[in-house]
Amino acid sequence: MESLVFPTVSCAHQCTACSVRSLSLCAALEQSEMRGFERLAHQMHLARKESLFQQDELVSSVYNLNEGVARLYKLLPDGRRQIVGFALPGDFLGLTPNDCYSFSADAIGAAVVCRFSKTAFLSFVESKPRILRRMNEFTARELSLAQDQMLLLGRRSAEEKVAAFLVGWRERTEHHGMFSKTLPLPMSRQDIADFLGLTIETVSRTFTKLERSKMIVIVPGGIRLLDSKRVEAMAAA
Amino acid sequence: MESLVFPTVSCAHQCTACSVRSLSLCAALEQSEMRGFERLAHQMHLARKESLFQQDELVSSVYNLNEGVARLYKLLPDGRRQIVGFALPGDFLGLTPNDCYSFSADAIGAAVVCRFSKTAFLSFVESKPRILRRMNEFTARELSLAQDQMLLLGRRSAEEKVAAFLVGWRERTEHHGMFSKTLPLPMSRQDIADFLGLTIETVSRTFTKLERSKMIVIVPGGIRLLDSKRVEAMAAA
DNA sequence: CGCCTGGTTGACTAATGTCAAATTGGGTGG
DNA sequence: CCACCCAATTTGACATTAGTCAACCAGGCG
Repeated sequence: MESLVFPTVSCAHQCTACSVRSLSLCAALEQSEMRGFERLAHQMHLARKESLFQQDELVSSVYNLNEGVARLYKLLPDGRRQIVGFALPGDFLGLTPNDCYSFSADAIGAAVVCRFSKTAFLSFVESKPRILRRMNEFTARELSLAQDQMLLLGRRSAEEKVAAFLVGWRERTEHHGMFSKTLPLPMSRQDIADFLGLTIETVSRTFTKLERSKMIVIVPGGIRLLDSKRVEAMAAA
Repeated sequence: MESLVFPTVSCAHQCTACSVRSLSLCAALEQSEMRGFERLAHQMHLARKESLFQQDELVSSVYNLNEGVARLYKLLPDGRRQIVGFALPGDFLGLTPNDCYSFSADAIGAAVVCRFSKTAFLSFVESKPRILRRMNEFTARELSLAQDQMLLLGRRSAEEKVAAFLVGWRERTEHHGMFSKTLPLPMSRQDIADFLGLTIETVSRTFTKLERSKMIVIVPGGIRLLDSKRVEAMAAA
């Protein structure tokens, strides 16, 4: 558990001061549009493991992740879980083609989001081509990641999956400056397993194997990449 | 092989007469926009197995599929293949967030597409919110399908994969009126295997098993669903 | 008529999952 | 500050699923 639990508050927010604006949808906002948009945004603090929304719930809100990491996942009726992605600051969540969320989302650690009413958001962007194009870019990038993941899930071995995960996660976190010499892994082994279509035991064994072959060192809360070249090679393109 | 091989021709096309307009991106076109759009479109006929574009090629064109079924796939350097989707008439192909196609596409049987120069297409839609919104819907639907497929690839057994594939394919083909009592399967067993992350042998065995348990009948070019209820149950939601 | 491709079947193997126990490490309360 | 406790992780022994390799079969086309 965490010592600090943020209460879920809802308050106005200054877009001009936003640290992830350049990474977000909002980067497509004109100066003149900013004020109107700002009025729609409600900042919320989430505690570790707190849920943003759940699969099959009616979509009422959409979210921009400002801080923290979120886990996006689907559940089968019998409880099997597939994580479809990890969201990082700047990612936009909750827009679906349907009326219901098609996956659940919750905060891995403490997180901060901007919440928007779906209808208010949609009518705001409705006639703004700049934002619509940026939304397209975002969705297309998500789609591309999803297709990479399909290749991983369908055709890679356990070792390749883990190696590819480490490489991909490093790439994403690098863009966020949250990577020095040790790669932080805020998600649990179970999360990694559910992302890679493996069991927790296989993930654990594979980590140990990579460590024994001197490619990584396992440290609390993450790993150190000793030989990224070899890890990349193991990821099999 | 096929007796008739359509040469790859390029010619103007009448959107007003287009049979898949209502299913396509183009349904978002205003009357007034139609003429301009029409001038950008070049209709092409593709033969069985003919390629539309290939992974890592520079994106020059984007396509609207008018007739036929296309196979969209990624390859690993060692030849392992993952089919990321089957495209049906009305689907829009080739828009990526990058400069290169992120997967290859080719026609499974004979097919007809409208080809657009990427740059011409982008500048045409650039400032047309109706079309941009429809593009968003299309990409979001693709993404949702991809996420369903991630759940399938990562967490379902071989039987569940095949059952889910049959149910999903039936749903999609029903919308296109190409489904009577027998469900057509224009793709090969290898294609199905590469879509489901299985081997061709496992797919074949699973089909036989479903047939022996009286859920389906295997017929040339497709299957008959005898007991869709049971197949749906086997798909595990 | 027979070849060739795609599909099916069988016997065996390897990879990954399952179940259970041991270990680690961080957080909490004494 | 230290010791304990709990959850997360690791490890081991064994089971199961799906993959591999190889042979066989069937239908369509020349």
